[in-house]
Order: sequence, then C-alpha cells, then structure tokens
Amino acid sequence: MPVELLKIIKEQSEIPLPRHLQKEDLKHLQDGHDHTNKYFQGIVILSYPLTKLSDGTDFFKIVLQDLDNLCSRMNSINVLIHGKMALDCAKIIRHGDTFIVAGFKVIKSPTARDDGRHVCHLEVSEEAGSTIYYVQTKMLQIILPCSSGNNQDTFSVAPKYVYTPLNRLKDGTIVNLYGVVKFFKPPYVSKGTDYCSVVTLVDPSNVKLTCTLFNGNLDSLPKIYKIGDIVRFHRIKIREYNGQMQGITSGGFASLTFDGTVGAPVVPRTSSRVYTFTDEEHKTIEDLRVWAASNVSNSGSAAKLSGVQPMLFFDLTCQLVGKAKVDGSSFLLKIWDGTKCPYPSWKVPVEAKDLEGEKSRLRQLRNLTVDILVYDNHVHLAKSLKIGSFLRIYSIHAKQASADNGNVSHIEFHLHGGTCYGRGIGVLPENNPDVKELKAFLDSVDLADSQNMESMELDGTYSDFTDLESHLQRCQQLPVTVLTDHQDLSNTELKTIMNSTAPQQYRIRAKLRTYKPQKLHQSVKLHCSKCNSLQEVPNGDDFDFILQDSAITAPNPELHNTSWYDSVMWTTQDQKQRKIVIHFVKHDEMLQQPEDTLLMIEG
DNA sequence: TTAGGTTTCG
Repeated sequence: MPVELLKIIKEQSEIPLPRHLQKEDLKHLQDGHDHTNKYFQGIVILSYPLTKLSDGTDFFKIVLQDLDNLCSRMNSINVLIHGKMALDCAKIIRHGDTFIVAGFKVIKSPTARDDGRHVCHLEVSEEAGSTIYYVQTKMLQIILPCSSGNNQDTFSVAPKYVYTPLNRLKDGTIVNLYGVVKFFKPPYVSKGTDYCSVVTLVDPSNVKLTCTLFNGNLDSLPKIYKIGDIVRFHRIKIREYNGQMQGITSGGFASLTFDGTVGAPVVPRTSSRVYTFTDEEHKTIEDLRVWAASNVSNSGSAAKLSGVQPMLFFDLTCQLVGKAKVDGSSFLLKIWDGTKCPYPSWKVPVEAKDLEGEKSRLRQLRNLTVDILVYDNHVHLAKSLKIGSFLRIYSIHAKQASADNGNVSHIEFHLHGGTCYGRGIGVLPENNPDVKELKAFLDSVDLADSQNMESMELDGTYSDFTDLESHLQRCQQLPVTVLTDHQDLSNTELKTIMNSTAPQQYRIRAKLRTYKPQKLHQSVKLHCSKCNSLQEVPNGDDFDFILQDSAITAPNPELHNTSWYDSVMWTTQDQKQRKIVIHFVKHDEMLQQPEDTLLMIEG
C-alpha cells in the first residue's frame, strides 16, 4: 500500500478516503484481529517530542481521542509512529487536528494500566504499509520566514504554491502547474538509468506542453491511466527545445494525478508522503474537469475484445491470466476482458513449462483469453507483471494474418517495440473505477456459456466458418435477413428433418456451417460452345503454366492490325529467334501517346 | 544520462 499523508488546510466537508476502507470502532481494536481495509479516526489530543529509538529509527508518539466514544470512560489510544513517517508527522501534527490511519498494527499496550488508555496501541510505519490521512482543522495564518529551526511541535508552515498557466512558461524556470493530459506514454524503462514517461498537457490557455519525466522509482512518476486525467506538477523545470517549451523533471519534482471525470471523487494519486491540498485546489480540479469535458477529446481508442477491428490499434483494459517467455525479444501475455473476440485469434506456441498462471484458470478461460505478444522494451515490464493483476495495454496492434500453410486466416495481437503513440503497459490499481467495473463484469460472465462455445468449435459448427474474410463479409451484411417466401410453413428443427423420410417440405432457420463452392472463381465455368465441354477456371498455378505454354507458340498473324489496335512484330536476337507481337490499342480508333497506350503482348 | 509524442514489419 502506498504511504500517503494528506494534509487539508481548510476544513473539508468530505474527506477523500479510498472506498475500500471502512471505519473501525475503538472498541473493536484488538490484537490478533484482522484490520485490513479498516481505518481508525481520532482527534490528536496529545503529542510527545520526536525522538530516536536505540537503533536510530525516528519515533513519534501521539494520543488520539475517539469522538464517537466520548461518553465512555476509555476513549483514547496511543499511536506509535516509526521511521520517515514519524519525521513527517512531527512536522505537521497539531492538537485538535483529525488523524486517520489505515494499515496499522494493533499491539497490546504495555502502558495501558498506567495511562488509562486503550489496552492496545497502534503501530504505524512505512514498513507496515500504513497510510495516514491528515486533516488540519484550522489554517495557520503565520507564514514563518524559514522552516528550519522552527519549533515543529508547535507550528507548521503551509507553503503557498503559485501555479503558472501553460501560456506563461519561460525558459530556464522551475514552476508549478496544472494540466489536462492530452497524451501520455506510460512509464517505461529508458536507455539510461531511469523510468521515463512523456506527458503532454493542455490547459484553458490552450497551450500545449510536452513534459519528459524521469525517475529511478516507477512509483514517483505520475499515475496517469487515461487521456483526460488531470495532473498537478510541482517544481517542474521549463526549457526551450526545438522552438517550443518543454517540461522536464527537476530535483524536487512531485505530482498529483486526478481522475478527469466530472463528478468523480477528487482523490489524488501520488507517491508523495506529504502534500498540501486546499479547498482552492479542489475547486481548480473541478473547474479543469468541466473545461476538459468540452475541450479535450478523450474518445481514445479503448476497445473491448468483442469490438476489435482488424488492422487497427487499440487500448485494452484487461486481467492477466497467464504469461510466458517466448524468446529474447518477445514475451507472451494471456489476458481476458470477459468478452469474446469475434475473430479467430492466434495462439502463440510456448512450452508448457514456460507458461506461468493457474492451470485450472487458464483452462477454464481458454475460449475467452487472447494472446498478446509484446516486444523489445516492453518485455522487461511484462515479465514483472503479477498474474491476476489488472492492466491497461496501450496501442495493441490487431494484425490480420491471412490463411497460409494450412492456417485459417486469423487475428494477431502485437505490442510492438518502441513507445510511439503511447504504446506500453500500465498496471491499474484495484480501486481504479475502470477496474471495479471490469471486475464486476468478469464476475458476471457465464463461463458455462463459453464452454458451449468450445463444444461448438469442436464439432465444427464454428471452426468451418472461421475464415476471417467470411467473418468480415458477414459483419458487413445487415444483421437480419427476412425471407418472404413460405411464410405459411413454421420452422422445423434440423434434428426432426434428419429423422424424417423423404420427400417432405420444411422451412428451417439455421446457422450457416459451411458452403460450396468455397472460392468465388469456382462458381464460374469455362464453356466451349463447339464441343459443349465445361471446365473449371484455372487457379493461379495452372494459369501461369498456360501462359508459359502460349509463350512458346508463335503469334497468330491473323490477329494483327484490326480496327481497334495496330500490331508490330519483331524477332528476338537470341538463339530462340522468338517472334513477338505488340498490339497498340487505339482509343476512338486513334493511336494515343505511347505512355497512355494500352499494350497487349503476344508470343 | 535517459527522451524530446505521431504506430511494426516480429
């Protein structure tokens, strides 16, 4: 769990907590109990000086009072904060503020008998995966000139940030800014030492800024998941590059990212342990959302597997079911999104021993999973992905592969190398709204239904019709064909007809399984009016052979110089002394300029 | 340092 310390300067009507967290009552805090996904909220009534433990760890102790249990005799609890979080908390905590903590340990309190507080205390640290949400109830009006050397037990300094609109950026400055994400590349491993993410922002000044962000820690780059997300960057360096302003990470760079949807909760995504977030800034986000709704197109290329278009690129939100190494430069991801790809998709052959993932799950979902082959720079990230995690894969190429070598035509999914068009893989957290929606959908998928799909394929009902071109043709047709004839007959099941004796008249409604002739040219025959013989139109190879054959026959002089072409004949200089005739086709009985003339060559 | 938006070619 990320460690966050949320500091709201003014009183806030609603504290933006992740939805999965539930409030825990003071009475229910007991050691040995599961407090996962629970938070405890209290008012700071006492804090002790920041100290160091014997092992050098920073240590800060506070006492929280539970407002819901004020009437009970025992209504306070000790909270012991360790490490970096102790330092952070000591800087900002004041009596009377609201302190909310999740991801704490509940330990028997050795001092309970003496201090009369709760029999347990809470242990809070980064290592324990704790998160603190901190609400400062009163704005401190005094801005101290310098924060170093302050009595931090008494005062905290709320830095006043100034944000520069994108049309006011100057070369060589370090600024704070807001922007709506117009384009982004999810973090990828650069050729240097860091992760890199490229983000293009716009704002109501209608100026675009492309930022190149580097950090050795993946978590420190902005957590952008889609076009239209809103970011707040602090301390980004502005430089001029190719005649345009460019943003680049500077030493103290920090970012917050917000969902850009109007009306969605304003909950920042960040890895910063301490950050300010005022009512004023809350308003800025809401204003930017409204502006973006009509000024930034977020009609990206998101698709479901059921909606993929061959030969196009698309973004997919999905769950990882399996993964396997293929070779040095490519890696296989088996994913599903609960929908069925309407085209036969390829299965990348891998050794069973190389395939990671729960065997029973892979088997259960095998008709709904598709293989995505990722290449080059994406391999490193792909390898690190956890089975079951939720992903957004950006700019997957749905490549149409035609039938050859005994394969039916099918669709292949590639995540090619490079990062053009934001190509890459992003891991979505469980609390992401799109993930929640996908999870709910995956839970609703009737897996028995997909098993039926499989049995259809096995008996050929489906596989005889898996030619991609046929699918494409079928998709282009109207979905319903109304037959106007024989309306007086009701439909009869094929089973009944098979068990009946001929002749009978029936009307059926059935799915097309196969048809003949398979190729259009087989529908046309060559007919000789003299001998009345009927022949197949020759296929490609036979046709070549016939042409070769005619090449050794001398041109027919009777066919020279007609009303619609002029003919010229010459004899080749080689030993074969072939006779070749070129017929220049006339247009309106006139010869054209040579470059405009249709030529027919004989011999 | 890295990348500096604008699809691979497996």
